[in-house]
Amino acid sequence: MFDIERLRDYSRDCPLIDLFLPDGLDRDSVESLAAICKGRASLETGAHLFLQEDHFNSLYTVRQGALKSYFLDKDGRERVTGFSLPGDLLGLDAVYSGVHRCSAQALAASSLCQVPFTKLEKVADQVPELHRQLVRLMSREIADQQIRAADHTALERVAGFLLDLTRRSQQRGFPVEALKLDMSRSDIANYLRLATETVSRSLSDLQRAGLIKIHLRDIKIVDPERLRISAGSMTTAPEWSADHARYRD
Amino acid sequence: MFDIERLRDYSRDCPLIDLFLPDGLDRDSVESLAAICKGRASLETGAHLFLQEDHFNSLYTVRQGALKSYFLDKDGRERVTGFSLPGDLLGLDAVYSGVHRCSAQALAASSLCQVPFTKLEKVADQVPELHRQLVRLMSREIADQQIRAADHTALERVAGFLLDLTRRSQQRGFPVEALKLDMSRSDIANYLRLATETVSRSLSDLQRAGLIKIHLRDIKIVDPERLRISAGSMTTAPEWSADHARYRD
DNA sequence: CGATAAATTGAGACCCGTCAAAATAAGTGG
DNA sequence: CCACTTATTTTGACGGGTCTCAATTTATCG
Repeated sequence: MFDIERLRDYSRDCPLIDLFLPDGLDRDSVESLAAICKGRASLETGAHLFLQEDHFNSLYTVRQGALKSYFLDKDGRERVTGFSLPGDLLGLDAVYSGVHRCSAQALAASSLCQVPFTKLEKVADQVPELHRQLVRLMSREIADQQIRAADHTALERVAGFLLDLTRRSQQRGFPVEALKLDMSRSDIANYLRLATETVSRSLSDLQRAGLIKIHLRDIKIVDPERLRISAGSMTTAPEWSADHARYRD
Repeated sequence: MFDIERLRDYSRDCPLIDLFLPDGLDRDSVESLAAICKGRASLETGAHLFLQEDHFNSLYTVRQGALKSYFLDKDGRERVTGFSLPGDLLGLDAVYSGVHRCSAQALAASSLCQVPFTKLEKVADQVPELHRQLVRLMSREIADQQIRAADHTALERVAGFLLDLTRRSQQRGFPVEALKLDMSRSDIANYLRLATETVSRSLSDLQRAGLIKIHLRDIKIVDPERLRISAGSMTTAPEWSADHARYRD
């Protein structure tokens, strides 16, 4: 472990460092990891980072902005699979096939850090702890998806969505009071497997009940506790410290 | 690479070998992998392999039988997250937290191969290709979940479920004509986010339409093509050969 | 200011869940 | 092997949550 200030610089530069940090990489490991994160990508609103069926080369971490991931199913319908905010990692679902299973589109002017996957693998081959952390990240994504996939009412889903965004927002150190939605109602609806109108109605209901305040895409969480109750079991598990991820046989 | 017959023996002994095979491990790697797969677990119908909140020690591969995975949400309702058939790997969702996020229960007399995770990591540290394959397996699970999570009608879901079971069945070399369901209608319904009655009705509809023949838990696929049409986009992506999983920068 | 897009609100229809009951299978004990 | 019980599956009737269609309102942008 080395100069914590230097580390912060790296984190700011490429959030990937953050994702792999908890496990205490040594100076050389962080350096070699930072060395392959030199690629940058800037996207205007509406621009695509990659398209479904594209050859998979790199993972990306979001530095600024927001993106949506979606795929077109056999019937040509759009299916939003997720939203990526600063600090998030994109592209893990493409690793196994070498082909992107979904498209990634910027919802706002965004800046990303490109992580060539073959280079990441090469570094990880020499820094096993890095490989292990990658496995942990993916494990978490699998577990989270299982919770999200469960069956919930429209109100629970919308409330849960707001709470999820809030949690991710404050996890990155953003103020919590004001939540800024970068995505349209239509995208939210598609993501939550609801109709656009249902999302709008649910939001209105939450506002009428005094739990939130809506002004277009600016949302203020007025009563987090009652919002949590509205979300029911539609809330992601609490944050686990990396210290807990230790195993015995 | 070494004696193919020897390899088959290993595969029979522990399906984990199969899962990591496509990438051409050398003799020593296969040996060391096989060495940590000595643990065996036998479960009678209804017995649990592990429980939600249990400390996570090992992954498991199914040798024989069938299991269901489920968790209890905050409201105490059961949520079936998946079914594990011979060849499947269990427990990946627990890696990140070190705690099992779900319980695994045998639906039939089952035999499993235990894979202590710390040992697997140690071997993987020295055989990077193994770590890479683990990442690929998880990537595939993430991508599959995204497809499954999408919004579909009851009929599409049930038809898709039957096709998924059929595909996994024949992938393991079982005869395809007769499909044997190890799980109850209630479990299927929970897994598909439907009511038990809706699953039953959908199956009846499929039978009336002449696509399948039902006798309790024995199901015969009469018209696979029309069944595929009924499933709509509720079908998993085609099998990808490992040869495609090669990257450039 | 006018045009386009996004968001909200309303009315009606439909799919599916809930409640209820019957049919069938699987045990259980005599 | 047969009554009895219990669990599972199937089928029916009904109601409710959500979708679809449609209109209105509000914001964005030239």
